[in-house]
Amino acid sequence: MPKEVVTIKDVAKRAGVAISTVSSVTNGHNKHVGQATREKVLQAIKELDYRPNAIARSMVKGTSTTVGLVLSEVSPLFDPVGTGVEQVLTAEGFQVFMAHAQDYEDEERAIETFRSKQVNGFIFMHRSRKASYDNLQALKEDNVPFVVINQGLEDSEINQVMCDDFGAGRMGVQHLVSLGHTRIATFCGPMSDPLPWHSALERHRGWRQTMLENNLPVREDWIIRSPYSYEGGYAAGLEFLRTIKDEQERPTAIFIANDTMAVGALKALLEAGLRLPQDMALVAVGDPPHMAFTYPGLTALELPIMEAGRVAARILVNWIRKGKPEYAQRVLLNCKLKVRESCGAYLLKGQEAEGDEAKLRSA
Amino acid sequence: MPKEVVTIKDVAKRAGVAISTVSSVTNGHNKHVGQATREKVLQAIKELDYRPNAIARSMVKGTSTTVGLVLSEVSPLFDPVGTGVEQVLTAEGFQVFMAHAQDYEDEERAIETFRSKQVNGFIFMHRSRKASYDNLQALKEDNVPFVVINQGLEDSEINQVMCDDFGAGRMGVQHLVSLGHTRIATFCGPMSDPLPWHSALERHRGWRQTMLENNLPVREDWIIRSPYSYEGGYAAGLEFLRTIKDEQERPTAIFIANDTMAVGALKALLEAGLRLPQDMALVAVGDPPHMAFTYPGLTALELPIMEAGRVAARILVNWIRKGKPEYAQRVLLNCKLKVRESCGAYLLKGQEAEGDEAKLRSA
DNA sequence: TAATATGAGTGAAACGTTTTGCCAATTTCG
DNA sequence: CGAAATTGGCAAAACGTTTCACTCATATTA
Repeated sequence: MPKEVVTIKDVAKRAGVAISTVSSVTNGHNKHVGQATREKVLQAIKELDYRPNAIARSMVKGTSTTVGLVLSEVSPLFDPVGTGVEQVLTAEGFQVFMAHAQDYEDEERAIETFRSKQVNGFIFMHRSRKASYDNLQALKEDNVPFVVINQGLEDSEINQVMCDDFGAGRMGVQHLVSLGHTRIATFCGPMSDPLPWHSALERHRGWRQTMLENNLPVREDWIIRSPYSYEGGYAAGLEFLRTIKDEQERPTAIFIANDTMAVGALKALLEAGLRLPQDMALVAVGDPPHMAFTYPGLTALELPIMEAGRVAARILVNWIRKGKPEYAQRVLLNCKLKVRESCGAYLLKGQEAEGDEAKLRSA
Repeated sequence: MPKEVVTIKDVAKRAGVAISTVSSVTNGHNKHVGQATREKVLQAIKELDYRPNAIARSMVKGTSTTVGLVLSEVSPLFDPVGTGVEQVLTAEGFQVFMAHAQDYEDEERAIETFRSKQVNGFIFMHRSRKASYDNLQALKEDNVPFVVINQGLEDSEINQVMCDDFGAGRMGVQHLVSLGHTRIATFCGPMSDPLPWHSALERHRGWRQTMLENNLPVREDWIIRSPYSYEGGYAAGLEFLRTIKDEQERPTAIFIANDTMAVGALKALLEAGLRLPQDMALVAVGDPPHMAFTYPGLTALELPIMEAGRVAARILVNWIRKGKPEYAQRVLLNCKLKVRESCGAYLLKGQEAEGDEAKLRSA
């Protein structure tokens, strides 16, 4: 029942030519084949529904035009990243193997498997910082091309693409300061436990440094640590509310390091009866579509995450094609401030004014 | 500089045995190799850091232990689906090629490429209904194993895994009815333009049939069509507000066919000053994490989307291993009602009572 | 016209495995 | 003790391509 698999040999026989001639045709080597035979071959290919076996080709060519994309756990970010990566890779003629690796061993297995499948390179995207460093080291030693997204490794020999997390922290605070806020709390992500996340560290550093530069108070009890998640944000919100309950001089704004956290935090604040932006301003770092449609819409530092995927793919392709770059790159992609309602910032822009403006700015 | 690639031949030489002996060892064919030689070989493998070439193996074995996962455009659903698919497939020893196909031609290209790479099968997940039917037909003719997720094709020879969209519609309405609602509007997804989406059709059918069964009015002007997106939901919300502005007997509830739509719609309603659930109840069909953390939390029919990926993968693996199943399967996964705040349903469950309860139930 | 260049097409080696059939040496057993 | 069975190991074929060196015509050039 299974349809016979047709090989180049069948085509050759059908067209009455040599195998090598068929190969020339399928590979577009026009040099050595005349118009007439070419057509005979094409005809035979069509009639037999011949599909060259890429595996066999890979074997003799010693390359697979294949790349491994290794991600850690599920995250809303991965789809845009994966899409960006794949767009470029497909356009360049590569196929992509995908693997979600839960931990170090998982990842090692995935790398082994893909390498035995002769991938030409890897792209990694993890959430925490050091998880895979040994694996990368091994790859480096074997001269396997790879690029790391959003991990902030301190290794100048590794090609990396990152979003400017520090800048996001800085711009977030700066925006709040420009609106007159001086007491700015922050909800930051997992900075140490079990592993420090680069993005959490950097965004927090941005917050802290910008606070200091503006001579604003960095109060440790206004720093709430929490996982990057809806639940985490919600919990952080509750903790925050407890913390400031008895304060005279409450914070007037919160810088939140992650989008899902921000959504969770928003819920906690709203449930407590706070109004935004009048009672509390929120600014968050995160991914676009999500945050525009909360109520109120969240002012955010948007990360060009899909672009990060594209850039990583381009770097990888270059390495594969032209050999190891003399200097490894560390690409930093800037984020963009999207002003929405959660900070009242639009008030300054001359859009619909509301009564609470003055209150907010004098806060 | 590039490290020499070590082959089975090198290992054989190093260990002082034949190639076939090495092969026996790496494949665990204990039959034909003694303890001493086995160890010599293992030793050599370790020393040389030998990694069998899976491409070469594929060639002789005529199989690739590889599966193609073909998705359409980016969607928040794809990450859970992809994760589910990959979990099972990896556990079963397959690797997964991933491709996002924007349109029919894209998809055809992806299929061609993957087939030439000798994948053992395919899993498809698309948003609209008929996009890829011809491609699937071709696969069928060539006896290539494949499974389709969430597309609702009317072809009893195709293995399909779906979430029970009709049931979601039905349960959504039923829930509202049980709370006393009688005037129930609906925001439905793309049911015709440019292509009808199965899920939109089915969820809507669930709504309509359950309305009729309960002798409730099916008013065409209370049916708002909109794309599955935040923007779509927001726009639908605005249109809805315009529509009911002058009505005496307004709807008291809306069944929304999609999660992102629901979030957008929620924003529109809240901006218009409506309170939920007092002024309007909302129930939506969608993915878990998202909807619990809106404010108010959205009561939702949750789709087991990751599980759908797992089930699809299992069916595919079975087909690949044991040959074409005599009867194609059409697996329908049930959804689950998650009661949150947007319908006031918790009031009935004896949780925190609020003053608006009576009002709502008599509506 | 002879020498040479060009064009069309071929045969065979090579890629790195797995598998099969075979052989030799050893063990088992009647 | 001799035949049969078992064990350990090997050589070579096969998988489906690409590539390279080669041949044989025919066309071009001097």
